[in-house]
Amino acid sequence: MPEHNPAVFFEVFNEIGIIEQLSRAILEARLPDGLIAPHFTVLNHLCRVEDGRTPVDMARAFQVPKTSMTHTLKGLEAHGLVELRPNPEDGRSKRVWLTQAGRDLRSQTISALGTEFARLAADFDTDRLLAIRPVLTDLRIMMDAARDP
Amino acid sequence: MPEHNPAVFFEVFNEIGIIEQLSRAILEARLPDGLIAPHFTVLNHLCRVEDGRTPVDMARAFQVPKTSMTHTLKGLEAHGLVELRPNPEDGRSKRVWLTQAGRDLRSQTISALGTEFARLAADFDTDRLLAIRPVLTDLRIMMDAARDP
DNA sequence: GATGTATAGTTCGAAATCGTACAAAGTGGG
DNA sequence: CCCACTTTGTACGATTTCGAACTATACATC
Repeated sequence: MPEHNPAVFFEVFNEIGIIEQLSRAILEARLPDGLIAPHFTVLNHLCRVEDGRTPVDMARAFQVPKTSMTHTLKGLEAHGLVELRPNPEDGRSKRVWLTQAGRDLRSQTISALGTEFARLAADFDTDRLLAIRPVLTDLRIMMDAARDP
Repeated sequence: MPEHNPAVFFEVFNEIGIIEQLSRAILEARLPDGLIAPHFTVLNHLCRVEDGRTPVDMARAFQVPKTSMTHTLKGLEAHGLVELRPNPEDGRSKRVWLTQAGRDLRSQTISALGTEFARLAADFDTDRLLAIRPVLTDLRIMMDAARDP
Protein backbone atom coordinates (compact mmCIF):
# COMPACT_ATOMS: atom_id res chain seq x y z
CA MET A 1 0.00 0.00 0.00
CA PRO A 2 1.29 3.48 -0.80
CA GLU A 3 2.37 5.41 2.27
CA HIS A 4 1.00 8.96 2.11
CA ASN A 5 3.54 10.43 4.44
CA PRO A 6 3.42 14.24 4.19
CA ALA A 7 7.07 14.40 5.19
CA VAL A 8 8.03 13.04 1.79
CA PHE A 9 6.49 16.06 0.12
CA PHE A 10 8.15 18.29 2.62
CA GLU A 11 11.60 16.87 1.99
CA VAL A 12 11.20 16.90 -1.77
CA PHE A 13 10.09 20.54 -1.69
CA ASN A 14 13.01 21.35 0.54
CA GLU A 15 15.53 19.93 -1.90
CA ILE A 16 13.73 21.59 -4.78
CA GLY A 17 13.96 24.94 -3.07
CA ILE A 18 17.71 24.67 -2.64
CA ILE A 19 18.30 23.42 -6.18
CA GLU A 20 16.19 26.25 -7.53
CA GLN A 21 18.36 28.76 -5.73
CA LEU A 22 21.60 27.21 -6.94
CA SER A 23 20.47 26.87 -10.55
CA ARG A 24 19.20 30.44 -10.53
CA ALA A 25 22.61 31.61 -9.35
CA ILE A 26 24.24 29.74 -12.24
CA LEU A 27 21.84 31.27 -14.73
CA GLU A 28 22.20 34.83 -13.46
CA ALA A 29 25.97 34.56 -13.51
CA ARG A 30 25.71 33.99 -17.27
CA LEU A 31 23.31 36.85 -17.97
CA PRO A 32 24.40 40.35 -19.02
CA ASP A 33 24.46 42.99 -16.33
CA GLY A 34 21.02 44.26 -15.40
CA LEU A 35 19.21 41.09 -16.39
CA ILE A 36 18.10 38.47 -13.89
CA ALA A 37 16.35 35.13 -14.01
CA PRO A 38 12.80 36.40 -14.61
CA HIS A 39 13.98 38.31 -17.68
CA PHE A 40 15.46 35.18 -19.15
CA THR A 41 12.43 33.10 -18.24
CA VAL A 42 10.25 35.47 -20.24
CA LEU A 43 12.62 35.44 -23.21
CA ASN A 44 12.70 31.68 -23.13
CA HIS A 45 8.95 31.41 -22.90
CA LEU A 46 8.41 33.71 -25.86
CA CYS A 47 10.90 31.70 -27.93
CA ARG A 48 9.62 28.27 -26.98
CA VAL A 49 5.90 28.91 -26.98
CA GLU A 50 5.06 31.83 -29.20
CA ASP A 51 5.59 35.48 -29.88
CA GLY A 52 2.84 38.03 -29.49
CA ARG A 53 1.49 36.96 -26.12
CA THR A 54 -0.15 39.52 -23.89
CA PRO A 55 1.44 40.46 -20.55
CA VAL A 56 -1.47 38.98 -18.63
CA ASP A 57 -1.12 35.65 -20.42
CA MET A 58 2.48 35.47 -19.36
CA ALA A 59 1.81 36.60 -15.82
CA ARG A 60 -0.63 33.71 -15.51
CA ALA A 61 1.80 31.29 -17.11
CA PHE A 62 4.45 32.15 -14.55
CA GLN A 63 2.09 32.52 -11.59
CA VAL A 64 3.29 36.05 -10.86
CA PRO A 65 1.22 39.20 -10.28
CA LYS A 66 0.69 41.24 -13.39
CA THR A 67 2.48 44.17 -11.79
CA SER A 68 5.61 42.05 -11.62
CA MET A 69 5.24 41.18 -15.28
CA THR A 70 4.92 44.86 -16.15
CA HIS A 71 8.16 45.49 -14.34
CA THR A 72 10.02 42.59 -15.97
CA LEU A 73 8.82 43.56 -19.45
CA LYS A 74 9.87 47.14 -18.87
CA GLY A 75 13.37 45.90 -18.12
CA LEU A 76 13.46 43.71 -21.22
CA GLU A 77 12.19 46.57 -23.35
CA ALA A 78 14.81 48.93 -21.95
CA HIS A 79 17.46 46.44 -23.08
CA GLY A 80 15.91 46.18 -26.55
CA LEU A 81 15.12 42.49 -26.13
CA VAL A 82 11.37 42.72 -26.61
CA GLU A 83 8.90 45.15 -28.16
CA LEU A 84 5.47 45.94 -26.80
CA ARG A 85 2.89 46.88 -29.39
CA PRO A 86 -0.82 47.52 -28.97
CA ASN A 87 -3.14 44.61 -29.55
CA PRO A 88 -5.31 45.33 -32.61
CA GLU A 89 -7.92 42.89 -31.36
CA ASP A 90 -8.27 44.42 -27.89
CA GLY A 91 -7.66 48.05 -27.09
CA ARG A 92 -6.91 47.27 -23.44
CA SER A 93 -4.02 44.92 -23.96
CA LYS A 94 -0.62 44.83 -25.61
CA ARG A 95 1.34 42.12 -27.36
CA VAL A 96 4.93 41.23 -26.61
CA TRP A 97 7.28 40.56 -29.53
CA LEU A 98 10.84 39.37 -29.42
CA THR A 99 13.51 41.41 -31.14
CA GLN A 100 16.42 39.78 -32.92
CA ALA A 101 18.61 40.81 -29.99
CA GLY A 102 16.21 39.00 -27.69
CA ARG A 103 16.39 35.79 -29.70
CA ASP A 104 20.15 36.05 -29.91
CA LEU A 105 20.60 36.60 -26.20
CA ARG A 106 18.42 33.61 -25.43
CA SER A 107 20.44 31.39 -27.79
CA GLN A 108 23.76 32.60 -26.46
CA THR A 109 22.68 32.11 -22.88
CA ILE A 110 21.50 28.58 -23.53
CA SER A 111 24.79 27.79 -25.22
CA ALA A 112 26.75 29.16 -22.29
CA LEU A 113 24.60 27.19 -19.87
CA GLY A 114 25.15 24.11 -22.02
CA THR A 115 28.87 24.12 -21.44
CA GLU A 116 28.32 24.93 -17.77
CA PHE A 117 25.90 22.04 -17.38
CA ALA A 118 28.19 19.74 -19.35
CA ARG A 119 30.80 20.32 -16.66
CA LEU A 120 28.25 19.38 -14.05
CA ALA A 121 27.04 16.42 -16.05
CA ALA A 122 30.54 14.98 -16.02
CA ASP A 123 30.02 14.29 -12.34
CA PHE A 124 26.42 13.20 -12.56
CA ASP A 125 24.57 10.34 -14.18
CA THR A 126 22.28 12.00 -16.68
CA ASP A 127 20.07 8.93 -16.75
CA ARG A 128 18.96 9.78 -13.25
CA LEU A 129 17.90 13.23 -14.42
CA LEU A 130 16.03 11.71 -17.33
CA ALA A 131 14.28 9.45 -14.86
CA ILE A 132 13.07 12.19 -12.51
CA ARG A 133 11.98 14.61 -15.19
CA PRO A 134 8.58 13.00 -15.90
CA VAL A 135 7.90 12.79 -12.17
CA LEU A 136 8.67 16.47 -11.76
CA THR A 137 6.49 17.29 -14.74
CA ASP A 138 3.56 15.32 -13.34
CA LEU A 139 4.07 16.88 -9.92
CA ARG A 140 4.07 20.34 -11.45
CA ILE A 141 0.93 19.61 -13.47
CA MET A 142 -0.81 18.19 -10.44
CA MET A 143 0.05 21.16 -8.23
CA ASP A 144 -0.92 23.57 -10.96
CA ALA A 145 -4.31 21.92 -11.31
CA ALA A 146 -4.85 21.76 -7.53
CA ARG A 147 -4.55 25.51 -7.43
CA ASP A 148 -7.18 26.43 -9.98
CA PRO A 149 -10.29 27.80 -8.25
CA MET B 1 27.36 5.59 -22.82
CA PRO B 2 25.49 8.23 -20.85
CA GLU B 3 24.20 11.06 -23.01
CA HIS B 4 25.29 14.40 -21.52
CA ASN B 5 22.63 16.47 -23.15
CA PRO B 6 22.56 19.89 -21.48
CA ALA B 7 18.88 20.22 -22.36
CA VAL B 8 18.03 17.62 -19.76
CA PHE B 9 19.45 19.83 -17.04
CA PHE B 10 17.66 22.77 -18.51
CA GLU B 11 14.29 21.05 -18.49
CA VAL B 12 14.74 19.65 -15.01
CA PHE B 13 15.69 23.07 -13.66
CA ASN B 14 12.70 24.55 -15.44
CA GLU B 15 10.29 22.18 -13.75
CA ILE B 16 12.03 22.68 -10.44
CA GLY B 17 11.64 26.43 -10.73
CA ILE B 18 7.90 26.16 -11.27
CA ILE B 19 7.41 23.63 -8.49
CA GLU B 20 9.38 25.81 -6.13
CA GLN B 21 7.08 28.72 -6.85
CA LEU B 22 3.93 26.68 -6.34
CA SER B 23 5.12 25.03 -3.15
CA ARG B 24 6.24 28.37 -1.77
CA ALA B 25 2.78 29.77 -2.40
CA ILE B 26 1.26 26.85 -0.50
CA LEU B 27 3.61 27.39 2.41
CA GLU B 28 3.11 31.14 2.65
CA ALA B 29 -0.65 30.72 2.57
CA ARG B 30 -0.33 28.73 5.80
CA LEU B 31 1.97 31.17 7.59
CA PRO B 32 0.76 33.93 9.92
CA ASP B 33 0.59 37.40 8.49
CA GLY B 34 3.96 39.09 8.18
CA LEU B 35 5.90 35.85 7.84
CA ILE B 36 7.06 34.50 4.52
CA ALA B 37 8.93 31.46 3.30
CA PRO B 38 12.44 32.52 4.36
CA HIS B 39 11.24 32.99 7.93
CA PHE B 40 9.89 29.49 8.03
CA THR B 41 12.97 28.06 6.36
CA VAL B 42 15.10 29.52 9.14
CA LEU B 43 12.78 28.21 11.85
CA ASN B 44 12.82 24.78 10.28
CA HIS B 45 16.58 24.77 9.95
CA LEU B 46 17.08 25.71 13.59
CA CYS B 47 14.70 22.95 14.67
CA ARG B 48 16.06 20.24 12.44
CA VAL B 49 19.76 20.96 12.66
CA GLU B 50 20.52 22.78 15.86
CA ASP B 51 19.86 25.82 17.96
CA GLY B 52 22.53 28.40 18.62
CA ARG B 53 23.85 28.81 15.12
CA THR B 54 25.40 32.10 14.10
CA PRO B 55 23.71 34.23 11.43
CA VAL B 56 26.64 33.79 9.07
CA ASP B 57 26.45 30.02 9.34
CA MET B 58 22.85 30.13 8.31
CA ALA B 59 23.43 32.64 5.53
CA ARG B 60 25.96 30.21 4.08
CA ALA B 61 23.65 27.25 4.56
CA PHE B 62 20.92 28.98 2.57
CA GLN B 63 23.22 30.60 0.03
CA VAL B 64 21.91 34.07 0.79
CA PRO B 65 23.87 37.26 1.53
CA LYS B 66 24.37 37.90 5.20
CA THR B 67 22.44 41.15 4.90
CA SER B 68 19.39 39.15 3.89
CA MET B 69 19.84 36.91 6.90
CA THR B 70 20.05 39.95 9.17
CA HIS B 71 16.75 41.14 7.76
CA THR B 72 15.04 37.76 8.08
CA LEU B 73 16.23 37.29 11.64
CA LYS B 74 15.06 40.77 12.55
CA GLY B 75 11.59 39.79 11.37
CA LEU B 76 11.63 36.54 13.33
CA GLU B 77 12.83 38.36 16.42
CA ALA B 78 10.11 40.98 16.08
CA HIS B 79 7.56 38.16 16.11
CA GLY B 80 9.20 36.61 19.18
CA LEU B 81 10.08 33.41 17.35
CA VAL B 82 13.84 33.56 17.86
CA GLU B 83 16.23 35.25 20.26
CA LEU B 84 19.63 36.63 19.34
CA ARG B 85 22.21 36.51 22.07
CA PRO B 86 25.91 37.39 21.97
CA ASN B 87 28.31 34.56 21.31
CA PRO B 88 30.47 34.04 24.42
CA GLU B 89 33.14 32.39 22.28
CA ASP B 90 33.41 35.21 19.75
CA GLY B 91 32.73 38.85 20.48
CA ARG B 92 31.93 39.59 16.85
CA SER B 93 29.12 37.14 16.36
CA LYS B 94 25.74 36.28 17.81
CA ARG B 95 23.89 33.04 18.33
CA VAL B 96 20.31 32.42 17.28
CA TRP B 97 18.04 30.56 19.67
CA LEU B 98 14.51 29.39 19.10
CA THR B 99 11.80 30.49 21.51
CA GLN B 100 8.98 28.17 22.48
CA ALA B 101 6.71 30.21 20.22
CA GLY B 102 9.14 29.56 17.38
CA ARG B 103 9.10 25.83 17.95
CA ASP B 104 5.33 25.83 18.25
CA LEU B 105 4.81 27.79 15.08
CA ARG B 106 7.07 25.44 13.19
CA SER B 107 5.19 22.39 14.46
CA GLN B 108 1.80 23.90 13.72
CA THR B 109 2.83 24.91 10.23
CA ILE B 110 4.17 21.47 9.45
CA SER B 111 0.95 19.93 10.70
CA ALA B 112 -1.12 22.26 8.56
CA LEU B 113 1.05 21.49 5.57
CA GLY B 114 0.70 17.81 6.35
CA THR B 115 -3.04 17.86 5.81
CA GLU B 116 -2.57 20.05 2.75
CA PHE B 117 -0.04 17.65 1.28
CA ALA B 118 -2.19 14.66 2.19
CA ARG B 119 -4.85 16.11 -0.09
CA LEU B 120 -2.27 16.38 -2.84
CA ALA B 121 -0.90 12.93 -2.10
CA ALA B 122 -4.32 11.46 -2.73
CA ASP B 123 -3.83 12.29 -6.38
CA PHE B 124 -0.17 11.36 -6.58
CA ASP B 125 1.82 8.20 -6.18
CA THR B 126 4.06 8.84 -3.22
CA ASP B 127 6.40 6.08 -4.33
CA ARG B 128 7.44 8.29 -7.21
CA LEU B 129 8.34 11.05 -4.78
CA LEU B 130 10.31 8.62 -2.68
CA ALA B 131 12.15 7.59 -5.83
CA ILE B 132 13.19 11.07 -6.91
CA ARG B 133 14.19 12.32 -3.50
CA PRO B 134 17.67 10.74 -3.44
CA VAL B 135 18.33 11.99 -6.95
CA LEU B 136 17.38 15.51 -5.92
CA THR B 137 19.56 15.22 -2.85
CA ASP B 138 22.56 14.07 -4.87
CA LEU B 139 21.95 16.79 -7.42
CA ARG B 140 21.81 19.40 -4.67
CA ILE B 141 24.99 18.10 -3.07
CA MET B 142 26.77 18.04 -6.41
CA MET B 143 25.76 21.59 -7.29
CA ASP B 144 26.63 22.79 -3.85
CA ALA B 145 30.11 21.30 -4.11
CA ALA B 146 30.62 22.63 -7.65
CA ARG B 147 30.14 26.13 -6.29
CA ASP B 148 32.77 26.08 -3.59
CA PRO B 149 35.76 28.26 -4.52
C1' DG C 1 52.61 43.95 21.96
C1' DA C 2 51.86 46.44 17.24
C1' DT C 3 50.09 46.11 12.85
C1' DG C 4 47.94 44.27 8.90
C1' DT C 5 44.40 41.10 7.45
C1' DA C 6 40.17 38.47 7.86
C1' DT C 7 35.57 37.80 9.71
C1' DA C 8 30.70 38.99 11.91
C1' DG C 9 27.13 41.92 11.79
C1' DT C 10 24.81 46.23 10.60
C1' DT C 11 23.55 50.40 7.89
C1' DC C 12 22.43 52.32 3.66
C1' DG C 13 20.81 52.66 -1.03
C1' DA C 14 19.21 50.33 -5.31
C1' DA C 15 16.47 47.02 -7.47
C1' DA C 16 12.79 43.50 -7.34
C1' DT C 17 8.28 41.73 -5.82
C1' DC C 18 3.72 42.33 -4.87
C1' DG C 19 -0.95 44.18 -3.05
C1' DT C 20 -4.02 48.07 -3.65
C1' DA C 21 -6.15 51.34 -6.29
C1' DC C 22 -6.98 53.30 -10.51
C1' DA C 23 -8.04 54.55 -15.77
C1' DA C 24 -9.16 52.65 -20.14
C1' DA C 25 -11.43 49.32 -22.83
C1' DG C 26 -14.41 45.35 -23.44
C1' DT C 27 -18.95 42.58 -22.31
C1' DG C 28 -23.71 41.63 -21.35
C1' DG C 29 -28.55 42.64 -19.81
C1' DG C 30 -32.02 45.82 -19.76
C1' DC D 1 -27.89 53.19 -25.99
C1' DC D 2 -26.97 52.72 -20.76
C1' DC D 3 -25.66 50.61 -17.04
C1' DA D 4 -23.09 47.49 -14.17
C1' DC D 5 -19.44 44.41 -14.26
C1' DT D 6 -15.11 42.46 -15.95
C1' DT D 7 -10.50 42.65 -17.77
C1' DT D 8 -5.91 44.87 -19.01
C1' DG D 9 -2.26 47.46 -17.87
C1' DT D 10 -0.09 50.89 -14.82
C1' DA D 11 1.14 54.07 -10.79
C1' DC D 12 2.18 53.93 -6.11
C1' DG D 13 3.71 52.36 -1.61
C1' DA D 14 5.39 48.57 1.46
C1' DT D 15 8.35 44.81 1.96
C1' DT D 16 12.11 41.92 0.45
C1' DT D 17 16.63 41.07 -1.55
C1' DC D 18 21.19 42.22 -2.00
C1' DG D 19 25.73 44.69 -2.97
C1' DA D 20 28.87 48.24 -1.04
C1' DA D 21 30.70 50.43 2.74
C1' DC D 22 31.39 50.58 7.63
C1' DT D 23 32.40 49.19 12.70
C1' DA D 24 34.00 45.96 15.91
C1' DT D 25 36.35 41.91 17.01
C1' DA D 26 39.55 38.08 16.10
C1' DC D 27 43.76 36.32 14.26
C1' DA D 28 48.48 36.13 12.47
C1' DT D 29 52.89 37.65 11.58
C1' DC D 30 56.39 40.07 13.05
